[in-house]
Amino acid sequence: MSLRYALLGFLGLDSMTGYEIKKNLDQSTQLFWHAGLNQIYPTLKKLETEGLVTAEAESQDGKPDKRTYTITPAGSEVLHAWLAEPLSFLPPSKNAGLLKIFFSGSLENAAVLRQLETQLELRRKQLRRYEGETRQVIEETVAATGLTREGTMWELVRELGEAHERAYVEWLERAIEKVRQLP
Amino acid sequence: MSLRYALLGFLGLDSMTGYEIKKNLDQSTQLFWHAGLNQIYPTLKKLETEGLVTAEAESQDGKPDKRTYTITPAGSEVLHAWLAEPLSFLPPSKNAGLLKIFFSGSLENAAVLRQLETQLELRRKQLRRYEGETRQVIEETVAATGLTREGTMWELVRELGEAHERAYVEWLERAIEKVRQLP
DNA sequence: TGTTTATATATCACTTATGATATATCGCAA
DNA sequence: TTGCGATATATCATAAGTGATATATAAACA
Repeated sequence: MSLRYALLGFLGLDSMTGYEIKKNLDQSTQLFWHAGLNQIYPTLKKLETEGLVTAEAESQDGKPDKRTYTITPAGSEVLHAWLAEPLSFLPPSKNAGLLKIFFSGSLENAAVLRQLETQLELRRKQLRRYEGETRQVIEETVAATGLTREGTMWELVRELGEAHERAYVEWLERAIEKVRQLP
Repeated sequence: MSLRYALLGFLGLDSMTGYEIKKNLDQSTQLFWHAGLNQIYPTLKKLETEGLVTAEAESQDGKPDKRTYTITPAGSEVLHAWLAEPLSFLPPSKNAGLLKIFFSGSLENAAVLRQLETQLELRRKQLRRYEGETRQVIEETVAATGLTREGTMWELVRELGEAHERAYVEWLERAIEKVRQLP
């Protein structure tokens, strides 16, 4: 149940609505955490009943009330305790793309190559995104908010994303070569 | 809902029980797919009612019946259709370790370093596992079963795992250096 | 002798996550 | 002028996943 910490993490940077958290989530952490609005709104309410965040409703004409959430001192404490707690084990992850490749032994070469080439294209696109858009968003956010220390961490994580995508791309290129030479 | 395909994938290699699938899962795909027995057993039953696998119960003294599952032609077809279908988008993944680092801007250096060093240790252990144990298991399985084409795919996926862990290790080492120099 | 681990399946409660749909307005483009 | 995307929140049903517990035996271990 780390979504609560992701939400607290964003609210630790600035007060905002669930809708804005979702936008930030999509723009920055989508590589390592994601959630839909239907999960974010109820979780925020839960955090509110636990006293970790407070909400200020601002009624708008026509539109539903805008609920701006703010982290409380108790929320900050919970967040920091979680952040400081060292990871005790590597949480297992899921990757349907690798699952497909792993079991592709019984497919004919052409089908495997189609699969590998599609994944290569997707990975190249993602690599370019990390090198460009993601990098820019971080730079601009740091410039706009002055959060340089936070920016260092964001940039670190971005660099890993880039390194991983690069590893994917190089690996897929080699894999395609290898499969081409298969009988 | 890819667990069904993971199960079909294993049954495509050989008939086996849910318990044996779990062992194989833990030994090979745990990096990119995992599941508990409480998820595997009901899913196998579901696949059975759909006619994608058949079960042969073998009563044992004392122990519960051993249900050995076998993939059907219909099951093979479903599996191959899924394997051949190119990934249409990169499925989002979750990584609590990166989430912690991403939001660590408000922590003091010492706490961040503890976090990074713990994760570095875990990643080094995993890297050694890919280089040693995982590699061996693949070699031995290929030698025992003669599944050389499948073995090529398993080895490919293992190589990516190794490359990714190596990227993690190098990145964490650099990250520790960078955080040490932070004011 | 008692405890843990392995074999083998199963159920139950609960949490987490996804997809669909609803409401309501504004601006923009086809 | 019709429809789509953005803003903003919410509910509902279902699916997927986790943790705990139960049964039953044998072997390994301390």
